[in-house]
Amino acid sequence: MDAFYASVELLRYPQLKGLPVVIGGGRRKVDEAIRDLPEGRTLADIPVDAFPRLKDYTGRGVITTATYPARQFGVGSAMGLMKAAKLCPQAIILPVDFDQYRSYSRQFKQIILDIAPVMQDRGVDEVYIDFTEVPGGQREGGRVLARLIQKSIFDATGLTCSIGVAPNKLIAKMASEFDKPNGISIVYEGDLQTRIWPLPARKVNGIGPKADAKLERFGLRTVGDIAAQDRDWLIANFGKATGAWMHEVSWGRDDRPVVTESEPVSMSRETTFDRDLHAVRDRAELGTIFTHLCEKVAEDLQRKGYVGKTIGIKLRYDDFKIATRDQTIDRFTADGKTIRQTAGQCLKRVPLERPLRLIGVRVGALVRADSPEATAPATSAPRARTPSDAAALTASLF
DNA sequence: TCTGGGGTCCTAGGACCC
DNA sequence: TCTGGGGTCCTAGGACCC
Repeated sequence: MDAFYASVELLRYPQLKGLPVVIGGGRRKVDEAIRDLPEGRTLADIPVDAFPRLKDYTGRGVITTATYPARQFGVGSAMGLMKAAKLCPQAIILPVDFDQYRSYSRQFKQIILDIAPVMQDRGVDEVYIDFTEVPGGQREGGRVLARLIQKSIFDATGLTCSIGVAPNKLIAKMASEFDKPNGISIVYEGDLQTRIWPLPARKVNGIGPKADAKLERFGLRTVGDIAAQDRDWLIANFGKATGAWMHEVSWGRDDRPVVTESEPVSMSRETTFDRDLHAVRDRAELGTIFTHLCEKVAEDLQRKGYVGKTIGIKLRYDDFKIATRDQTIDRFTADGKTIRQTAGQCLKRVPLERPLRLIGVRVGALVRADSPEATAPATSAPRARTPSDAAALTASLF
């Protein structure tokens, strides 16, 4: 989906069309500004001048989506709001409304499923679709079906998407970016050298900032640069699995199927504070937030019908370093109190000297609540494999 | 002016078991 | 006399993705 969150917001506020708009934070200041918008007969009547601007925003957070006009200014997703404010102070900022995006997400996915039933969920705004067995799926290399999907989604929702059609997921994903927004790209096997090899290595799904930097150190910039390397050389320098994988993807090879069903592995909740908090000085506030996160995870598990038995915490310190601790208990649970108690144990094993920026709670090793394992008698408790961290404040702070 | 929230998968070492 | 071999589970960290 093209600029998904922003596009959904423009459905509500069509008067913002063509303007630089960013969706981000969802933090208090933006929420308040939106709440204070003047009354209009409809949302579309609210004057553009009444919307909050990036330059008036001070606080934490990142941009989740920027409209294409905003991108003209160099503003993009994952960018800090303060930095974005420098690049495009006049941009309108709106808070994230996840419920709304999820609702549109369900809609567009259902529309696709009705046309092409072999679909893999890739998050709120992206899917893989297997055209192979869809009637007409091969016409014009898939372009006819791609157009049908685009039109069906647009007619039902007013949202646009970009589609890449290729012999496998790897290439299709890259192709989907060739003609954004509202574009269709067909890439054939024989197009590898002309259309894929010139791309920066970073465009490969799975090559992130770290791998890209390392490739760069070897002077490898493009997918073609990787393809030109010896398989054994790649393995020697990037490891057996990664090296072999890089060799395969650089030659456009990918045999992963489109997976239509999957079970969640973990569920978590985390929050970044408006200001850094200290375990001792801000103990009460932290304790409240911590308990709340545990309750939220418990609600999520119960609502979706899962139980888990590995409970963990995540801390992000003011220096952005992350620490995690987890503990596996002897039975599956979705109970807030149990999660809170076990997470509290984890907290005692982690250093708490530095100010904290974020705290999170996670439940993993999930099974369906109605599965046999979920209700089976408690397994023998795993022995403690959790040596106390010498640096930890062992006092029971929470 | 620092940098969200919710995920998945991989690696690696240690404990433990047969 | 230094000290097998394989497998699973648990934990911590990290890369990456949407």
